[in-house]
Amino acid sequence: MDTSSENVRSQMRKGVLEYCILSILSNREAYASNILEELKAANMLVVEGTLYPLLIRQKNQGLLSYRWEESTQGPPRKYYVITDKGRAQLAEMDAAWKELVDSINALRK
Amino acid sequence: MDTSSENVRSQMRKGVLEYCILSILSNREAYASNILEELKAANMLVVEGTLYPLLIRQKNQGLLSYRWEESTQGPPRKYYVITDKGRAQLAEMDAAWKELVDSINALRK
DNA sequence: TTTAGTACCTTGTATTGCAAAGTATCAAAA
DNA sequence: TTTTGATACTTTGCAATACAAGGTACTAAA
Repeated sequence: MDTSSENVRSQMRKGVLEYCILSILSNREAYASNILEELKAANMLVVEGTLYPLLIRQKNQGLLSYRWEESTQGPPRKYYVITDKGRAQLAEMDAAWKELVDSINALRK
Repeated sequence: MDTSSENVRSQMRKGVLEYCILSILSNREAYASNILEELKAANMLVVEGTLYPLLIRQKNQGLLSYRWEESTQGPPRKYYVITDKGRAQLAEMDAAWKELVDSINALRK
């Protein structure tokens, strides 16, 4: 995949990453590496430097909380959990996403 | 619609606006007000201050060209036309959009 | 000449994604 | 004990973009 093509995809990812994070955490709690794996599996490549600040932002907005958990394989992990407010926001984002898809379909027909 | 909800939508629009513009211009040439109308009809509200710089960027990238046309109702209008390079980019964006929709569907199931 | 309508453009700001580098913890190897 | 490698979390600087707000300019009608 060439650079300009990757740039197109990168631009489109903007604005939906928060949606993806909340979606992943709505199924189960997870720490950063888990989230990166799920995003990768869904072809939504994201780097650490993007994910960590995003998690912190969402936590500061009250959409997520976290707890520390010891690991046998290295330093402790920060497991994120979606809050009630986060679930409400996720519902909002589901609606926004559906509307966006409808809008694009309307324009693209 | 409250402010936070509008913000969610605004964030999601990021990265797809260029796609929308190329899509609109792939059907017919248009000047800014035409484009704003079509975006509004598709529920993709955008303001002038967003659209004009975007058109200039796409023109500088060779995706669009334009011609001036006199109007009987005011100052001359800048009609934008999609170029071959713009159509190639649009095809790229169609693919990127489909992949993004697939990715979200995979995460959201 | 002034006013209203239309059209295009610019400036300043906030947000966001990313590359790159930094800090910290743990366990196994030297 | 010290060093090394793997893992995990954080920060900094930069570029791109959407928007609010304000500005410039042309035309026709009052």
